[in-house]
Amino acid sequence: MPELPEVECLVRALKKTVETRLVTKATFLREDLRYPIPVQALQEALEGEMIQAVTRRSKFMLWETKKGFAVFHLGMSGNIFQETSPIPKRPHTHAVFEIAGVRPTYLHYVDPRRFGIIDLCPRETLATYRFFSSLGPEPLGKKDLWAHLYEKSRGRKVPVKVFVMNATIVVGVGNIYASEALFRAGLHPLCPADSLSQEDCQRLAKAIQDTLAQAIRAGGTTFRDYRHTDGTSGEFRMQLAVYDKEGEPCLHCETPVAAIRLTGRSTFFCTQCQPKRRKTSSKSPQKLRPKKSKKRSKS
DNA sequence: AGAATAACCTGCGTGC
DNA sequence: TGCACGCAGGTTATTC
Repeated sequence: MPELPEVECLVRALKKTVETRLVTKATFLREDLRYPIPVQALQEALEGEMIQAVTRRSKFMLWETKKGFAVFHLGMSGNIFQETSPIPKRPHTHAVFEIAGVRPTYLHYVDPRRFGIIDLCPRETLATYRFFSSLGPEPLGKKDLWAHLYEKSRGRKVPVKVFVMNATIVVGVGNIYASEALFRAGLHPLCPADSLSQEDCQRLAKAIQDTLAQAIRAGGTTFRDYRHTDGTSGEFRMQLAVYDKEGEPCLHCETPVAAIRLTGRSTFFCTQCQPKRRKTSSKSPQKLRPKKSKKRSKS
């Protein structure tokens, strides 16, 4: 579930739940996910401590106490659910955090594939922290993102889709939003990064920022899920133009959406709106038409 | 150095 | 109904 918008929504929700509140207990049901979990150190940093702030860096969520930062990554399949009981109700619940309150809240960290990360970053080492030290800038609020993209793309032959998904270039652009942003920018996913003009980078930067901001406004998908007792995703859907729409008509020109694989990842685009070689001032898609209700049955 | 590939895991849908 | 297979929203490690 988690790309940047979903993590951002989770962070905003947890701000309300845990910020300025006390962690009374941190329970770990296993000692490793993608990496070993520093259980002792985390309990030391969290139990009996107040969460001063819940923040996000890239797709990581941080809980700050006076002792350091508890760091969470949800990997591909992770989520955090708010419960009223500490008893795990879902398979693959790996950690439970008890948050003090009139009625305590229990945050359940669940991650079936265990690609996630739970770690502790000591306060004084945040600057050199292993997971953060090589990250590119946050796309939202980055003033001249386009210039950054232009500069970083010089001499890089990789397809632009691979380029924008590279977290050392810019963080937070996952597989879904990469396809979506390229569609909005009118750029073919295979277009070599260093062939982008300044104008291309301007459209690309705006497309990335608009797409992510809009997805955040839409509430993402992940945190909505925690309301569903059965854990299914329910009706909430992101407003996607091309992702997972192979064969469906493009929202602009009705050409069937094409699908290819790029470094093992599904990639969707419109051959018409995202031509391999664009004419100099071809009009590119800027705004989406309202989405028609879609009734794909998934029985 | 940049670029491509493998690896980490479980669950689910599909096709035979 | 069962089973093999491919694929899934991410990131790092390894190899070329």
